[in-house]
Amino acid sequence: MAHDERRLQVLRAIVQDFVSTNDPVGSKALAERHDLGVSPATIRNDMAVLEEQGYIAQPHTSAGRVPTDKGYRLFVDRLSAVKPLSGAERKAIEKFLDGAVDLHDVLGRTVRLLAQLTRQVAVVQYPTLSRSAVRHLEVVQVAGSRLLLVLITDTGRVEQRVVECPVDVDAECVAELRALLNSAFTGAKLADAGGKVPDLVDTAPLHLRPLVAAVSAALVETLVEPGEDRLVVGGTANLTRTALDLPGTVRPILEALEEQVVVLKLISEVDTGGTVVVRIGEENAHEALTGASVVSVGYGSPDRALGGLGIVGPTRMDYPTNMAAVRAVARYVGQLLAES
Amino acid sequence: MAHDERRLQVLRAIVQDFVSTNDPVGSKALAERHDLGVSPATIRNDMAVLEEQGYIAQPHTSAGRVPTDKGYRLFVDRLSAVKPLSGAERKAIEKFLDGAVDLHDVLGRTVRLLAQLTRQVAVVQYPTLSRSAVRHLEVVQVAGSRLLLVLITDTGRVEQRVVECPVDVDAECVAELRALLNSAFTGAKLADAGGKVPDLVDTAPLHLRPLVAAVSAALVETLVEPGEDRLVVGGTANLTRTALDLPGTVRPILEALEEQVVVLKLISEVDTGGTVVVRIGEENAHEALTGASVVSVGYGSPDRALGGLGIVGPTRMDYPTNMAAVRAVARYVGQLLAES
DNA sequence: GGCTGGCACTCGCACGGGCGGAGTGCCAAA
DNA sequence: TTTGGCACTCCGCCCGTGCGAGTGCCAGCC
Repeated sequence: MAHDERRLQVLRAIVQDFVSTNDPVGSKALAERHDLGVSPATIRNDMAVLEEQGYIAQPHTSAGRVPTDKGYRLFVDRLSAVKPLSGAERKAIEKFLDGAVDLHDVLGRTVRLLAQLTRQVAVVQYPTLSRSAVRHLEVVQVAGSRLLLVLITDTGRVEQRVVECPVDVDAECVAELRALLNSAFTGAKLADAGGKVPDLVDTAPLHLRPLVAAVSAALVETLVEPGEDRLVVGGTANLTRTALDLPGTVRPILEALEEQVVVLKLISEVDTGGTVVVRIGEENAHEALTGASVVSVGYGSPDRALGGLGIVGPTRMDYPTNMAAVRAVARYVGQLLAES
Repeated sequence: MAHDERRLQVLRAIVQDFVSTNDPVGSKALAERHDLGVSPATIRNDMAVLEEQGYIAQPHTSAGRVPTDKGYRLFVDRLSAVKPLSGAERKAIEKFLDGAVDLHDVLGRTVRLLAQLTRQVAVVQYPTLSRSAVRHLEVVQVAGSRLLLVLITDTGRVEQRVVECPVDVDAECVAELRALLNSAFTGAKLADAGGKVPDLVDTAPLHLRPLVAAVSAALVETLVEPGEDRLVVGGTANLTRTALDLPGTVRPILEALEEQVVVLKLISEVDTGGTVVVRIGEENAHEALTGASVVSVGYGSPDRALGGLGIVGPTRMDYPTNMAAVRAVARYVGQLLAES
């Protein structure tokens, strides 16, 4: 029916107006600002239906209407065209990210860029270890029985770990150990590392076995340990810009970011290649993020997911623009890291 | 004079009451809560003097008094006894920090601990590179002419950097290069590294010279580059607890933290060995931190400063307790890092 | 049947006056 | 120099009012 179509237009208009003004929007204002070709009265009827269906709500009787989570959902799924970035923005992305000297730097720039572009809180996950491969393993002696194991992945990520050995070791042993580890692990996916350990221990020269066992164990441990997935957060100041809404909404979000639960969300959705995922309000499992939306996407080259990145902001955000920004940044970062 | 003495008592009482209640404090309440042995009227006279001297102020006529920055300063300098930590707190520190597996982990735990202990925003600086010594240098080939230089310091800090070489290199060259670099730099203070470079280049085998030059340049560059000093921030959620005061005070602080100007403050004060430094309100150079106080201290072993750590909070904070916490944590972290 | 204009109704909010209370400053007396 | 008393000031709160925005409904129109 033509009516359904128009009702959706109305919903779209409501979302757009509300996002830009932050005021509940009424029928009259709608009729004025958008040429829907019908009178306020008609819009009122449509709004009544939309409210009944749960897409919009009024904060209190005789105020304008506000989109519900369900309303935003429909908007994102069916009513919004992804807004292409301006040329200037593309340039800015490029300019901002080029010239990064290492992984830390890349991710730091990324998070700042994303925060600036979307004016929201940005979150970038380090490339997951389990999806990475070993580029090099380094063993450095710290003290008699204490070794420092340094893992360098093909994504440029560097992890370190102190290993306590059962016995004292000398420099020669360290060298042997290093060679052994590298020949065994270099090039291997870290996800497969666990499987290789027993074999490696068995075939190692007898005097090295305890060492190999201890170091390998440490290596595997870094993988499974919670917190193996590091996170960079930026743009938290943007939360306050938003938070005129309800005081007391900033707190839980900051807490959630610090506890890094957001990253779990990101990870669990990253497998989808290149599709931007939007979680709106109540759709977020964690209750601290009720009232917030998360826009996230995986980054990496097409054949190889590396990690996730995204933004966190109020449900009342400019989805089309932000989704475009998140996607564009992810693409660029993916390329950049694939090169190195 | 006995009067001066009592006036200071009054100031102390005002600070204490105001910190705990967040309400301007009046003469009557003071007389009740602290046994100063005089009547409210007398206290009023003292308060008039204190106000004239600039130690306290009234938000508006006929409200109670509030300490000024100058008042807090006097309180911190002369009126507060450092409050020793409870046994439970000491235990907590120990428990919290033990079991850290690497530097990243140590500093992450430290910042959480400090934030939790003081209920303020905590800031921890990575051990400065320039004060560290080289434990090991690793060179890994990434592509034909592209090398990854990994620096491991004696504080456990690991830095990486991609180096573009003027020419393609083979595996053998890389091995030679690595040996050369390590024999030259291992054990050396990074601050001295710059001076060693020319000599190293001159004495290197001819075919390695361009490589050595490029890599050394990259190494030196990591030192001088702004941002060589990394920062961990935690407990930002605590800002909101405080911010009932004035909305609009949170924003600039978050921004300052992200721009890492705070770290500059920390660094510039770290040289003093073990003394806790307090910057109150306007004393902070950066205008975003007007209205906030910074409590900071250097950490490291007695003979060797490593970096700084501290907290940022409202001027209205519990200085004695927080100073004690900052100091205790710094001591413990210093020990911990000295060991490894 | 759906759209439109008109109209009465409902609230929230901003404005303003009145009140109470906390706190001060000053003064005179001990 | 301290103290109790007292008048004064001013903030914050409560409440009543008026206004305006927005709605829902209804009767008429296309």
